Amino acid sequence: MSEEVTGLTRYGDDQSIVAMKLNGVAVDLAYVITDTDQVEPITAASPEGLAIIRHSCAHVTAQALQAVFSDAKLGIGPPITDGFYYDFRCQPLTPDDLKTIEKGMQRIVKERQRFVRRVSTEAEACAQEVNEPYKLELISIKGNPSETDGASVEVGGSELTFYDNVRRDGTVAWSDLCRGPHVPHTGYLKAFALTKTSAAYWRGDQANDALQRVYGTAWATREDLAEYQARMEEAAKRDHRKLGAELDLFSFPEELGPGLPLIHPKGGVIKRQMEDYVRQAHIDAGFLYVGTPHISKEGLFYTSGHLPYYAEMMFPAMDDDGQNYRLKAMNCPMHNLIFKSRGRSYRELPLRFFEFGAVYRNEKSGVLQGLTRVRMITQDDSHSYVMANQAADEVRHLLGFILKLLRDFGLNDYYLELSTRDDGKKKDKFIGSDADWASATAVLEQVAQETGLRLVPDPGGAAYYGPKISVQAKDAIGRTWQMSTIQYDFNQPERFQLEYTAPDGSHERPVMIHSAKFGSIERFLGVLTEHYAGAFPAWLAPVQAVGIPVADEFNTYLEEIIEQLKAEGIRAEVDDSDDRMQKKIRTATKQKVPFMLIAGEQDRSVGTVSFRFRDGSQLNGVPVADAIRRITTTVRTRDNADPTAGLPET
RNA sequence: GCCUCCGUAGCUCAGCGGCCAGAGCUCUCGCCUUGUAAGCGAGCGGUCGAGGGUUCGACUCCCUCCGGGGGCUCCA
Repeated sequence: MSEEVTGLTRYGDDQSIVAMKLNGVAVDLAYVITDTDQVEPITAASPEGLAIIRHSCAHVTAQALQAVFSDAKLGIGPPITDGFYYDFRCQPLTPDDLKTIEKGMQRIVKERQRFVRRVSTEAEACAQEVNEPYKLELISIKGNPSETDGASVEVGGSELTFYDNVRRDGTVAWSDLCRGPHVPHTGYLKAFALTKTSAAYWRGDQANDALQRVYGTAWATREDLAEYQARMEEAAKRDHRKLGAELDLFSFPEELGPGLPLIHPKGGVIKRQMEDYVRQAHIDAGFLYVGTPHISKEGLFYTSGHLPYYAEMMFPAMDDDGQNYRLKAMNCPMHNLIFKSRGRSYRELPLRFFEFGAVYRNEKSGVLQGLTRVRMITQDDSHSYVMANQAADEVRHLLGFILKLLRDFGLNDYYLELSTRDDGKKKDKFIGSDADWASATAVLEQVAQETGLRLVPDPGGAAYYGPKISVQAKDAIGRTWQMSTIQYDFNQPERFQLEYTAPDGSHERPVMIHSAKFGSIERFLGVLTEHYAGAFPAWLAPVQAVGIPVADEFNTYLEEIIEQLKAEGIRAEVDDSDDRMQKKIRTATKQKVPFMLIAGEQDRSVGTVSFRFRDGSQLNGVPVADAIRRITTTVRTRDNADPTAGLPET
């Protein structure tokens, strides 16, 4: 492997990659030279190494695609999580096309084409890319590519560079404008696959050309690739839309309309557990339970400022004899009216309102997705009205509340995001003074940092009325979902002229803290379904225990046991269908019922049951009282156990 | 909203320019009663997503719309 490049070759100023061997020390990918001239090995399995492999794969994909479709124009090809993509302007690609391109990639890998860096002048570069309009555009924006649109991968360095793919006979097979770095030669690309095609806009802007995006995955070893593919299969099995139908939790009938789910009785059990939990938790935490209508005169949303800022998101107005009404897309304006309904004293603050508010958002059809992106959202929505000097404590209190809730529901993989105003071009999307934004952001940032959790900045992601902390939780497919949020709002109290009387008799304006703990009951239910792969912990399971008689004559024996469980508040039933015992076990297992109690003559004669779990393990001859105690204890302690343990194979 | 792929029974899927469109599961009824993942039989169920076109003839080919999957963009 080291025959072609042995020395230390320094490329450029910030991306110094050399190949394989230095002073006889072998590593599996490359070295990078740091600012201090230290030489550090990059291994193929490291994040940097994988990015280099993936980006190199993107080049190989482009070379292979242009070999098939010679008129395809190149966009950009950056590495991404688990892989890479490359954008092209060309005809739509079929799965067969991808196979053909993959074969071409294998050929290029076999040729062991070297990646050779070549510094270019702008004039030379333009001459070379005369047939590549997007590359010409990149050359013209050299020096200030946006970090968010991926263009920096191609032209982000201080010099304009090309990477030539050079065959062993010295001829150049292909060439691409690129910042680098790359692997020494294509033979280092050992484990990759093209996964899907999609469409994307040039530089992420709808106003630009629509390009074909080819996605691929690439890894250091074939084993890593196989593991990734297995993970994707497991993720597909966990898809909440599939499990929702299989477990009879919820459905999306066409007659209702897109993004409008029906929660079935079994899904309703989980929903109710969530609601009961969060209602009681709010009451315990000093919140006052309130209720508000689903529609309102339109003017309310102009007062709040949601119109016109959120007009696109709200359903069109309903005209009632010249008076426009709107379905609400948020609850805060109505809570503000409750605050305003009488004079408020500083003694009442923090004043906290909470409700399950159903809000309606006219999401664009293309963004809807199962329960995780719907058009009616049930928010566990709260608003805390506080004095400015109470704000930090209130945010701390809310964040602690949220993190406990997530842990109680078994979600442990999450991080915080701090969404702030974008001080750049989109500044007009936000209202309020610079000073207010700065102090509000400082409060949130400080409290977020106190948690010690990873805090990711999200400039431009704030609500128009103030910054927010959101908790991002990961689902089984690795998507991160925005769930709980805490938003700091100094604008709506102003717009609604909210006031309280201070100790000295003056009228002061409160600060308002918006917060949703689950965020959306629907989305949280979807994410929970995937998190547990449908095998909900016993305290959430729609059916917690099933009695399975070996034959009909033991129905009565099991019914007595099940009645005792019901008396303890357990959701339990006897399967008294005409099916065989084996079929009943299969059914209960597929329905992911946590506990099965099986009994025949052997058990009845001595007052025991077979105690079977959904993972197939079981305890025989368990005294009835012990079985009941074990079930009630597990349910009452809200034991979440390991969500991945004991999943049935089929 | 945009790009792309898809749409046959409640679910998973066969099928073909030409007789009354099939299977398994589910559901209903009947029979059977067996100790750890599918007992047997019968029945119900589809203007093949909708509309239009091509054709002697369309579930099959073409167009439009609706719905869904995957992305882009956006968001709880």
